[in-house]
Amino acid sequence: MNAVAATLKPRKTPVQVRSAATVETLHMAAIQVLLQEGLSRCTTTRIAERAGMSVGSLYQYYPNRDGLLAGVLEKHLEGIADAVERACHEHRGKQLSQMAAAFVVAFLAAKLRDPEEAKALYAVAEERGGAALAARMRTRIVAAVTAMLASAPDAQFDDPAMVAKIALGALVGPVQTLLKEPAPARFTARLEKELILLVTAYLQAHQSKPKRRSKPAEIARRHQKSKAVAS
Amino acid sequence: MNAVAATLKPRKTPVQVRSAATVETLHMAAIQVLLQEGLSRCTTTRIAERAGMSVGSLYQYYPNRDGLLAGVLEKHLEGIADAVERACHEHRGKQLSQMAAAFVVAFLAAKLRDPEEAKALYAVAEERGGAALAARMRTRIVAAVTAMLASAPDAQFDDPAMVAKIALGALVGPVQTLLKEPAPARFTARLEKELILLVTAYLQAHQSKPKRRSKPAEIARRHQKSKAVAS
Amino acid sequence: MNAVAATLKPRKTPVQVRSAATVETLHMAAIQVLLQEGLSRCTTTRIAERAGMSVGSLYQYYPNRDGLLAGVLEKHLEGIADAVERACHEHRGKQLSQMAAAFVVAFLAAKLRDPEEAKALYAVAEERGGAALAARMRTRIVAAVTAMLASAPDAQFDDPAMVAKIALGALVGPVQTLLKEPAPARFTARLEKELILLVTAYLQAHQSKPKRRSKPAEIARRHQKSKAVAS
Amino acid sequence: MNAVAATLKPRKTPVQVRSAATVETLHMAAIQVLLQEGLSRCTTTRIAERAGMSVGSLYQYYPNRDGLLAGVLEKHLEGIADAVERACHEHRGKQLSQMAAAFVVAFLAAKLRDPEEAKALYAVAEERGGAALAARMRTRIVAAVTAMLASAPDAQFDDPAMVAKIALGALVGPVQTLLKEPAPARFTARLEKELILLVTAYLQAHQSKPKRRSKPAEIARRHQKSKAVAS
DNA sequence: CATGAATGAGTCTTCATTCAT
DNA sequence: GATGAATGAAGACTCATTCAT
Repeated sequence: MNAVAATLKPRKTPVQVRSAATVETLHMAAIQVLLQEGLSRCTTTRIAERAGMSVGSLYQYYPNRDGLLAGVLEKHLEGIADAVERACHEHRGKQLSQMAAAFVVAFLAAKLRDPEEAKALYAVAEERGGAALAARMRTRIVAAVTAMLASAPDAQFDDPAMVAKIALGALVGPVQTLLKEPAPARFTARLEKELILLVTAYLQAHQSKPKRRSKPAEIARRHQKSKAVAS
Repeated sequence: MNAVAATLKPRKTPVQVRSAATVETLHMAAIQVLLQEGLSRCTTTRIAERAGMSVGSLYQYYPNRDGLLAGVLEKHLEGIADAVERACHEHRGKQLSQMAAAFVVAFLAAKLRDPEEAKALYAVAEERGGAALAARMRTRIVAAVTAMLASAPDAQFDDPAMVAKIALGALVGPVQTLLKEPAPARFTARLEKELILLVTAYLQAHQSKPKRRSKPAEIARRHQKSKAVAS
Repeated sequence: MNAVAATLKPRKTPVQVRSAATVETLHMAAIQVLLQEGLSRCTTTRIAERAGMSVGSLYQYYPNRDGLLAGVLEKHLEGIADAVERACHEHRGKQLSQMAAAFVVAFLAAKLRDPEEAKALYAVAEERGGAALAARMRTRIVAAVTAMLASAPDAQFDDPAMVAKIALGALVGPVQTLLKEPAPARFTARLEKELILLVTAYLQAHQSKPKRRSKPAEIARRHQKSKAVAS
Repeated sequence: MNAVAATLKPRKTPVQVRSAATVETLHMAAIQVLLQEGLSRCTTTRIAERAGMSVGSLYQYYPNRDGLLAGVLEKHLEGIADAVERACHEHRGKQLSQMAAAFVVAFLAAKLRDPEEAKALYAVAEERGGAALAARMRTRIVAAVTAMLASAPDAQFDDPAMVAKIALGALVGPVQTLLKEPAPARFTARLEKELILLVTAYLQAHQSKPKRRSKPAEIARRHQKSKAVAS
């Protein structure tokens, strides 16, 4: 926990119980305002109003606007990281395909538990403090997945951390799209199937490295003639 | 191009040459300010100052701040969509593995052509107008990939659009991570290889649908017992 | 004691003892906050916190913030006025030089008894209510000094009140400087000597009015040619 | 010029001429608000309103409220320091009595040139930045007076800087009293005479140290028995 | 009686946008 | 056409004061 985080942390914890409820109210209010007005119009006044309290009260629980938003984001991200960590822990030593499915299912379930919340927070995650929080969450998940992969009895990864990173990254985009587009109802179930297929295929492609990987790699090499990937 | 977008378009096009150069200058200035100050501190005054002109001049080219930012984002996204469309068009009828590699390579090259620009625009893409622009670009790319996939001689997709969507989504997350994290130098090359592997494996998993897909699907079904994926 | 002052007075006087102790605690707390935070950040909450009580309790003893600050200032000023009055009373009829020394010594001792307190209160004395309080204290001291001077056996003053006013004023500036600057340790002793010399010389210059005063007055007159001292 | 001062410095200087006039307008407005409302109610909005412009304009000339107030104070203090320095420079080598008169007359004339301004700024001088500014001004004046005293042909000072400090301090209090109390009209002229007498007597007491000073010093010593001058 | 959470008016400051020069 | 000073609405945050517990 660095200095920045300390500055954004909740202020007091009056009577604990009431406090928890108030903080929860503020979180919900912030998400609603975020959704309806967008980040730039998500002001402390509007959040307080939506939460049914005065600005002053808001500042009794958070030191500033960023602190509140960071709090909402952090809670959201922690929920996801917790869920994924749990799933990864429970599937250590299992088969690769089971790992893949468990990972995808856990991530999706956690991310889509409250889709409005998830959708609202994308903008927050792009702000200064948000990026750091997101990076931290990513690190936790990658570590958990890495450990799980390393325990696979039916596979051997050269660089499990890299694989874990890619696997996580591969889920982020599709979920983001799902949340942002009108979402055709039960499309979610199909998405999950596809993502399991995606991750499973990727992991299995790494399973028997020598042969299978050679082909795509060769293909890739052939196509790398004319591109200039800047940094 | 809808009504909203029309409002955000550049105002005039007098001496084409000077205008284009000026607009380009403004774009570059906006990206630099975005990077150094963040979206909320990316003000018209600062952009104009950085571009070496007065605010008044800025307003000669864009009707308002959002219009300018939308313009920058749109140009960036169009560049990517153009590149991917071109690659997809060029690989119609090719082998699945070639398609996968071509798609990944084109997307990465376009997105990483100016990493600073790409990094700067994530926040803009989360703003009201940005999301719509991003959705439009996604649609274009998905359409191009879908058409390419449908032309594959060695594969038959039940729902090529869905596959295209997932494939595109799978690239977005890893690239975003690469851009936001310190980026360990030549890590980019490895990323590309992995992403080609990821997409190739995914497409090939769809290639021989009946048999291969059944397995992951079954696994997934088994794991879907107790979750409630809300929408 | 005028109407304004009445409004700012402590509210109750229930259990005299506890009250006095609490008020004293509040005064000390106020001075510390004043010193550490400055007048504008010297809030009731901070004072109460520093005093180890709740804001509510503070308001049991003072009707408002200004009342508390006025109370602190008044006590400080009264202590000084009391000390000077006592010294003046004790030196009625003494020699001019003794009077001068007694006055200076008493003033300095009272003002420097708690330097932090004195330093903290300069800002308070500049606020609306503070100026009136300071004026009242000045009046008391001037009256005391005037009476003392009028009782001098070895001098006759045309306007002892004016002389007293000047004498008091002459001490104020140097003491203020001493309190505000880093204060080079035992510099205080030298300051006292100089101030005694200053006041003594001034009083003695008035002692033999006819002759001695004529000279400086003449000089002054010569220099008053071209200046326009506005009021 | 330290970091603090830099932060409080005026911002831009548009077209110089108009700028100077605007800054002057702001200064006058600030003084009026200070006088009518007091420092704590001297808000940027009120100043701007009084100056007949918008808050935004105010911030085009000063980076913040403190900067504006510091600017007003600094100008005032510099005017005084300039005047005193000039007078001191012109009276190098003159007689002690002439020096005393010149110093007092210059200081008074400068300080009372705009009594409202002077009165308004006492509170400002007590704020964080103000104290430093006042200290700087004091330093300049003390240096000028010290140099003048050192050039006196008819006197020899052990510690001219100390004498200068006391002499300056001795003027400050009486002037402050004059400015704050209703000021009985032409009372000013009498005050000037008295102050010249005060400073002249003090300097002359130092003139022939051995004999004259011994007496007051002895007296002082006798009175120093029971006091505890804390620091 | 003490407490300290709640209130919301009031501050400072920024910024998009306009328009006189 | 270019400029950049002026505007004032809007936002973040603080604080004196009250009053339910």
